[in-house]
Amino acid sequence: MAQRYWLMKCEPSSYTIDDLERDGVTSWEGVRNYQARNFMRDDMRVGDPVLFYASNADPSGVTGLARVSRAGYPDHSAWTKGHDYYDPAARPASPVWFMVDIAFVERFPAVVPLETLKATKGLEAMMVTQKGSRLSVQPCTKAEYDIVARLGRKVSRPRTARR
DNA sequence: GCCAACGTTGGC
DNA sequence: GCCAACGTTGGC
Repeated sequence: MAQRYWLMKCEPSSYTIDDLERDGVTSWEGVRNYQARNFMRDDMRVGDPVLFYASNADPSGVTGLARVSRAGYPDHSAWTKGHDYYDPAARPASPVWFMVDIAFVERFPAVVPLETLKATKGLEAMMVTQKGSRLSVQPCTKAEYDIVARLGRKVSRPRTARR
């Protein structure tokens, strides 16, 4: 299947692009939404590019890039008693919830705020720019991904670096 | 911290 | 299967 592109949300209080840079790879456990689960279980492939989005942040926005490093597999935190993400319906034999691993690719010099995404031509149809969009794992197009990546890399360089 | 939008649960 | 109540998400 052709490579797909994704946006994954996370609150900075639980995980940030800096954490991912430090860790190199992380497992995306704890997603408890069926639509997001289905994307992780069925559609995400190793190598798929990911926009890393910080929600509930100041400002919220895309903080860097990642890549799927392991396709969907059971989220074992769901059947770990006492775990924050425990779900009594989940068993090793019927996992209910799935996760992927993602690997660090790039940390933007500055966050690309949601406000910027909303104001950028070509991103009008992006899920994250829609009002009330709460899906924490969502597909995007290559074109959208490329636009956001370009925005993230476009930083004001020190004047001395110009020539 | 507020609250609108959304998803899920459960009574009927 | 409807829909009110509830819990959660996430921008602001």
